[in-house]
Amino acid sequence: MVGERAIETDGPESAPARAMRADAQKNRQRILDAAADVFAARGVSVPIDLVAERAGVGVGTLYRHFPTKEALFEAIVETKVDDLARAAEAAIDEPDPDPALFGFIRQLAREASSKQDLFDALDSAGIDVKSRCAASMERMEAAMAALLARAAAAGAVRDDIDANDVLGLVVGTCHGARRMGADDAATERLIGICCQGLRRADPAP
Amino acid sequence: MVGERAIETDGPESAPARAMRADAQKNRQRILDAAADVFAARGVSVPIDLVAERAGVGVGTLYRHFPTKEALFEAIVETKVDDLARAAEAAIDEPDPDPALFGFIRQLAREASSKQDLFDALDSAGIDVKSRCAASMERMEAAMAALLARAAAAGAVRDDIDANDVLGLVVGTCHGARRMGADDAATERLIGICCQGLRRADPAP
DNA sequence: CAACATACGGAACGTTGGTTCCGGTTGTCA
DNA sequence: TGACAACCGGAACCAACGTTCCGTATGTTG
Repeated sequence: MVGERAIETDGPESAPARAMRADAQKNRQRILDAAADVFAARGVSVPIDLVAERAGVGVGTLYRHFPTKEALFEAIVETKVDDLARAAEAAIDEPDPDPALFGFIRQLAREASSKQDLFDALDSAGIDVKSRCAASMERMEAAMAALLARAAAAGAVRDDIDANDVLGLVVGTCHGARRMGADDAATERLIGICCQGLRRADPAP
Repeated sequence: MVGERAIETDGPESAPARAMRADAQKNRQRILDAAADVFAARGVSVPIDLVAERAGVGVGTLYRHFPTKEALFEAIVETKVDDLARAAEAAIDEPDPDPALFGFIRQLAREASSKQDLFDALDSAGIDVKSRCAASMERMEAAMAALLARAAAAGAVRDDIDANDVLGLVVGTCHGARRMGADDAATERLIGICCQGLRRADPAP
């Protein structure tokens, strides 16, 4: 009997002795926001001083919150992927399997496109998003798998594909579109092509 | 009369006054090969010393051939894209429009996959492949456009797509597949989905 | 084979950028 | 409100990396 389950990975009862001071919390959030912006706009190789400046804090403050630049990456990634996972789970509640799946795919594409600069910047630097936040990532995959299974059962999509396929296809396509200088409309067109490819070759009976 | 033309900013007749010394030529090639390998394996941010070491030359030698790290990128990109352009042009000679297009798409995908690490590494660093070697890139786009036009005329593919769409789709999908840790088989499956998406929704009459 | 230009290697330089340190500031709690 | 701990800012430190420089080696030409 453990009494209190060891919540977090680092150390049992790692509940901080005390809550962060109010200004510290505010600064932490400011840094995260600023970092997301700056990394997206100028790549992850920007001097960290710029992030601090943008956040309106000194570098010292930044390092108090995130012991290293990498830790900052990690924190950002975690947030974003978690958002996506939540969205995927929400889609499962939709009654009709077909629009549930394809609606979410389009939403995922939009989201991925708008955050593309950030994701690109991150994995540019060798930050492996997938392994960095395995937990959120798995939630998203599970949700996507559920959406797929329902849609396949209803005869809406091929049954020889898995969640990973779809994720790779959508994310990759957004990346490719951007790389070719496509605008939002063109990107949406490409996603449409992907969706058509995902549907059953011969319509359900 | 200038007698000897002022070297060349690479204007017309850029034939160098003299051929490179034999060992210099060999070294130049070695550097290119080593750079492609190293950049692919460890990203473009590797110290340039590593490239030199791998090539078996000193940094000084490297800088003699490529005045800057960026110039080295450029040289590599140019080579690779040129290869692809040549392949695309070759595909035009195939008699049957359908296999000509889809065969090339698959070839492009294979090629893109095997060189993926390199391309990723390059555009990670903000090296815009497309603008860097506009010439080769345009040749490839033109060839792809030709393939598409023929295929569309034969009713094999949708007619609301252009060469850029296809390039973005294929390149992006390869990227996405790799990102999701897909193996070659999975990648090919994704490309298959793309191809299906590119075909006419309702088969030709 | 001699003489010269070309090419080579790698130590040294300057800059850039991540990280640390510490004197001053500010929230928080009694 | 006073005292203490947590927090802040930014100058300074240090390692990494691109680039330059120059003495030495080697292909080439006559």
